[in-house]
Amino acid sequence: MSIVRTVGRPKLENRPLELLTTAAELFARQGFDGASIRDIARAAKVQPSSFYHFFRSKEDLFEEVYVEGVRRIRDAVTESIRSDLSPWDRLEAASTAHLTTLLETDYFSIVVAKTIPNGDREIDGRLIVHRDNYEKLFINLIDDLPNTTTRDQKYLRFALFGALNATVQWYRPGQDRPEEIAHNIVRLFRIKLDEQQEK
Amino acid sequence: MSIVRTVGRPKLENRPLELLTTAAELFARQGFDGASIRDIARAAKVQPSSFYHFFRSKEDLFEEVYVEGVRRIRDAVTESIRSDLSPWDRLEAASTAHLTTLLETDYFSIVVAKTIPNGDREIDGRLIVHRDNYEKLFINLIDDLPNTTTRDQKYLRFALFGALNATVQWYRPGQDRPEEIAHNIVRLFRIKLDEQQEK
Amino acid sequence: MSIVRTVGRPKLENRPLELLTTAAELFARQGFDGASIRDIARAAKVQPSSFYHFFRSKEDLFEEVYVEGVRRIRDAVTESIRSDLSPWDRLEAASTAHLTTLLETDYFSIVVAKTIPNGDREIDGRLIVHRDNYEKLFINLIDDLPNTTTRDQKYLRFALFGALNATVQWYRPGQDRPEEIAHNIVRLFRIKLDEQQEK
Amino acid sequence: MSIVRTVGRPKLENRPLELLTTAAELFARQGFDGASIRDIARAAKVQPSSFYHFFRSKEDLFEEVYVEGVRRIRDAVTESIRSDLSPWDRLEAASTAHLTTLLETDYFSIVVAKTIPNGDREIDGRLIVHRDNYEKLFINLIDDLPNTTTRDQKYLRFALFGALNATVQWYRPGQDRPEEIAHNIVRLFRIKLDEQQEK
DNA sequence: CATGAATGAGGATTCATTCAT
DNA sequence: GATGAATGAATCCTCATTCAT
Repeated sequence: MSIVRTVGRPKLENRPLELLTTAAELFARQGFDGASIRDIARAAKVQPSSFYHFFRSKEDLFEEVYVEGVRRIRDAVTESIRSDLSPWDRLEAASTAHLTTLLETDYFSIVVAKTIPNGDREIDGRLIVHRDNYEKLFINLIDDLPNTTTRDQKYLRFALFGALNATVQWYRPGQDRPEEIAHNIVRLFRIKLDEQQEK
Repeated sequence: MSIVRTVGRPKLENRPLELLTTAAELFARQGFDGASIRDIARAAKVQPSSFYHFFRSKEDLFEEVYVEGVRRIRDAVTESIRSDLSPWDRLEAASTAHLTTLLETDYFSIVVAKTIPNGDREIDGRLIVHRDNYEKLFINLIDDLPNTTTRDQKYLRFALFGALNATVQWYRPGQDRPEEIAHNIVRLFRIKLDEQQEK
Repeated sequence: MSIVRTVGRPKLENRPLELLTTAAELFARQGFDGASIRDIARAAKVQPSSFYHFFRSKEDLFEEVYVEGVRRIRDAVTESIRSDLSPWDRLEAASTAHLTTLLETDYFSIVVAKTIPNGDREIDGRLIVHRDNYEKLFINLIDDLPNTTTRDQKYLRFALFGALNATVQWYRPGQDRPEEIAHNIVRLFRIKLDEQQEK
Repeated sequence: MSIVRTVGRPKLENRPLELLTTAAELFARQGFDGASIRDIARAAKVQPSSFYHFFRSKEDLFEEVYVEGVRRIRDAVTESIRSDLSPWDRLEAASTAHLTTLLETDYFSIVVAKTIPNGDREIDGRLIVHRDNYEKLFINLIDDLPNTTTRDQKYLRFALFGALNATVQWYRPGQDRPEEIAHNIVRLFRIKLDEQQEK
């Protein structure tokens, strides 16, 4: 899993990862509007003015955090997909990877799960592209499920994503572990559609 | 279910309903931090100072919008519950009411669906009380489902709410209607647990 | 001691004395700028708009409080002056009356003691006239003191007023009573100038 | 005694002294509530927002002005105390220093003389500490006076401070000079208690 | 690289006051 | 008399951002 994308920008290797990490945490907890550059700079122990050496704007920073969040989830999910598993097991493995990243890794992915780009902001279009890019992975996995109609697939996708991402609202460490949660959520859909084929 | 009820609700009848309605829309689209009192006042065509004749603070306004949103969803769901239906049909009827309110009536309920109180703000505690109060309705409906374990119920609740509320992120008017969406989402869970008893 | 001046304004008899009394207290504690019409109206349990039935403006109100404060002190001092006393005893009696009004009666007089009209505000000129009008009483008493030069009198006046009015800064009920304080303060000056004649 | 000392006082040396000086003047003339940040910034020819680079809040600014005022008076008084003088002459010298600072140097000390911390505000406690710290100097000088009782000392202290600080209300440049005023005020008390010993 | 200084716009909120009812 | 509604100006303060050093 890469740390920070380094293409197209000078000196990205040195760019304080801490700034991104700190921003991720604050954006995850307080949202884009609720977290100020001052807050982030203070938490990262730099001056707000120094911030502009690394990011052109607050929106830029947010987009980088978001992109990194998508990448981390995508990398985890990609890694989890093994062709020797059944389609449903692949979907469960992917869901487990998605949830584990969301709930146990860091704040980058939480920003992704909590952010709802609605097109009102100029940045939203770009965020949606990133997110859609990732969701294709799941769409493919769902398309592989046996005995499912297009309609099944469409709603399964929306429902599964809704259910998985909503975990960030109620998950508390120490209770069910992410893989248990993923297993149980997928199970809710799996047997139904699995059994259906036998009818 | 009326759009706005002014009977028996003293808090609403004398206050510029437009202020609440406008606030609901802006909060729904831009979130608490993204919508300013200036924005809301401008959209409602009053001076920002006039706003303070009706609401003590921005948080107060938000809470009123949220409470009204919860009330509208709750009223719709309560009305939809008919004892002559089977447990699963009751759950689907409730889900349809929930979704119809969310997607077809107004912005109050969308504020509820999009707001994730996480305890960081002082207001969050109160919001959670309102929301939990409503969610009990669904918990009861889910408890009534035949042949479900406690674990089934727990995950069904989280997954169903996640799936239903996530619709505000992808729903576009003109495509599937709310009742179709609700039907299809509940169907994903329904058959599975229904069939299970026959195993 | 009159309650509220009733000349020149209609319906003054009914004008809520409580508004004046409340204003006196808030002006005494928080100053003109620190006490708002809202504060005063709230404490007096009327609406801010009702306030304007009785006073043309905040400055008007302040002036009335100030004038009433001056009157209360002046009335008390006037009453205390008895021609059968020696000049020094008369001055002490007047000082006692002044201090008793300041420290034991109400907030009107405290506004007078704490307000320092410096001419920056349009209202200041009028306040100074009221105050000077009262201070003439003391000037006369001091002029009557035996064996004092004009310079003595001038500084005695400034020092005595300074010392007396400063009591509002340190006086705490339950310790020395106002007449004791007045006696001790006057004593500081009295013996010196009294004795001097014997030299 | 220099007007502004920038050596050894880190808090002053880097900050726009003009901001402090301007604030001192406006606070002296209009009080804490009467002088707005806008006013001060405008008079100092900076934007109100620039102000917040140097001071965290209006209260902070006021406290700094107050502390600086106390320091200037204290420095002047400390410098004036010479052990080769008689106790009464020391007190007069201190009074002269106090008055000269108050009336001839700048506005910092006037803020101290005009501000009456009464405990209603959160800042008052700190102001009182600063003031008390300074007043100890005078208490010591008064304690050294021969043939004075504790009661004499207590009232002399209150009366002397009251008389000295009240000068800011009536002093006009061009008439009596501060040292004359101090001399005359102390003289009012001095002979009395001095003479007493001969009785 | 880093940052202290600066800023215009905007944040929520309060101000004294007016006026129709 | 009384007041609820309204307002424009002002309150303190924070915003994201720029720039000279």
